[in-house]
Amino acid sequence: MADFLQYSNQFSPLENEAAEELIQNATTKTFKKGELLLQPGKVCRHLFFINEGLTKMYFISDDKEFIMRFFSENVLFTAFASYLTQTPSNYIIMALESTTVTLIRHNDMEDLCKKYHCMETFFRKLVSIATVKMTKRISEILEKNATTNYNLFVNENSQILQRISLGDLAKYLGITQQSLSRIRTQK
Amino acid sequence: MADFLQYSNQFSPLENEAAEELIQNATTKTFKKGELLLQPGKVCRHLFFINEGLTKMYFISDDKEFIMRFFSENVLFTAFASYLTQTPSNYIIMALESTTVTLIRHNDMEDLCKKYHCMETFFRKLVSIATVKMTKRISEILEKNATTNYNLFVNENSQILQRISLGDLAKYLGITQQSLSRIRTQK
DNA sequence: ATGATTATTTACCATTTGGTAAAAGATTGA
DNA sequence: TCAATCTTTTACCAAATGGTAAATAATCAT
Repeated sequence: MADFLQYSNQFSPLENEAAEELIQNATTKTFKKGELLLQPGKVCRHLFFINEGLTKMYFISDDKEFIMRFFSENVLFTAFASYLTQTPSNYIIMALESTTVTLIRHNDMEDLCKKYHCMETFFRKLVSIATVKMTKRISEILEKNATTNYNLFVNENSQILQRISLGDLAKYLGITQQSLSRIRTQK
Repeated sequence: MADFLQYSNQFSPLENEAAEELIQNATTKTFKKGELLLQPGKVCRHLFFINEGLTKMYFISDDKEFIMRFFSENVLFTAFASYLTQTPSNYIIMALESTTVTLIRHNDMEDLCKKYHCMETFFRKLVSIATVKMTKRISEILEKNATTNYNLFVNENSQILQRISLGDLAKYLGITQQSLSRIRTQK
C-alpha cells in the first residue's frame, strides 16, 4: 500500500485527507498465473495497481490474439475504454505470473474525484499519462517494420523482457511468432 | 464561440462562472490551407477547437510522413504529449483547408482547472475521450490488413472522406499511396 | 484557356510477413 | 527420471505490401 501511495503522490500530490480516504477504499487481491483480472464482455469496475507480478491486456479478433500492453510492478492502470464509460470491455486482462494488485472501485474513485479537487487532478494526470503512452505506441506501430519495433521494445522494456514469452511479444508487435523468431535470429 | 461552449457543456457541464471565464480566455484564428497550427519542435501551448475546416496531425520519420489523426468541425483537440508535458512536439498540425479555430492557452486552462473543480472534470473527460479513441486506433492498426482498416475508416469518416487526399489517407493507414490506390480499385 | 504543377493509377519486381507443418528445445508434473 | 506439454526454431511457399518508374488525370495560377 505504501508503494501505491508513493506512486500516486509522485505525479500529483494528494491532500492527506484525500490520500487516507483513497487508502481506505483500496483492497488487495492476488491472481494466479493465467487468471483473469478482467473478463471479456464484463465492465471494468476497478483501477489496478500492481504490487508484484505481470499482466497483459489483450483482445481476440478472428481467433487471433492481440496484446495492447503489458503492466508490471508499480504501474497504475485500467481498461480505460470500459472503465471510463462503464460499458462491457473488448479487452481482457490476464496475469502472466502470480500477481498481487491493489484495487480501487470505479464508484469509489468517482466519489473521491467529486469530493476532492486534488483527486480529480490526480486522475486527470493518470489519464494524461495513458494518452501520451498510447500516442507513442501508435507512432511506433505506424512506422512499423517489425524489426525496429522489436528493438524499441527491447530497449525500453529490458526489465520485463525475460518475463514475456516470444509468443506474447509477437502478439504485442502484431506479427506471428515465426516472424519474431526470424527477427531474433537475424541479429 | 457558441459551438465551442455547446460542445464543452455536452460532455461535462460547466458552472456559468467557469464557462464565462473560459470564453473570456478564448481567441479565434484562421489558418490558410497548408499553414501550420503547430510547428515541429515547438511546444504546443493551446487547445484547439475547430469552427470550420480540416487539419491533420502528423510526424516525419526517415523522410516519410505518418498521420496520427484528422480533426474537423466541432472537435476539441491538442497535441496531447506536448501540451500535457509542455515539451517540444514531435507532431505537426497542418490546415488541410482554410481553417478557423478557437484557441485556449495552456496556462489559462491550467489556471481554470485549479480554480474550478468543474473545469478539471471537464478536462479529465476530454483527455479520457482522447484515450478511448487512441485505444481504438491501436486495436485497428494491430489487427491491420490495410483493406479492413481502409473500410473501417471509410465507414466511420464518411463526412470528411471526400476532403482527404488519397496520399494523406495512405499516410494515416500506414501504407503507400500505391497500395491504397490498389485497394480502392480492387473493390 | 493553357501550361505547369500536383494527385492518382498502373506496372513490374523485390522484400516482408503470413500460413502450415514439422523438428528441436525447454518446462512441468507424476 | 521420463513422458507429456508447451515454447521456440526452421523450412517452404503464398500473399501482401513496398520501391521505383512512368502514364494518366485533375487542379491551379497566370
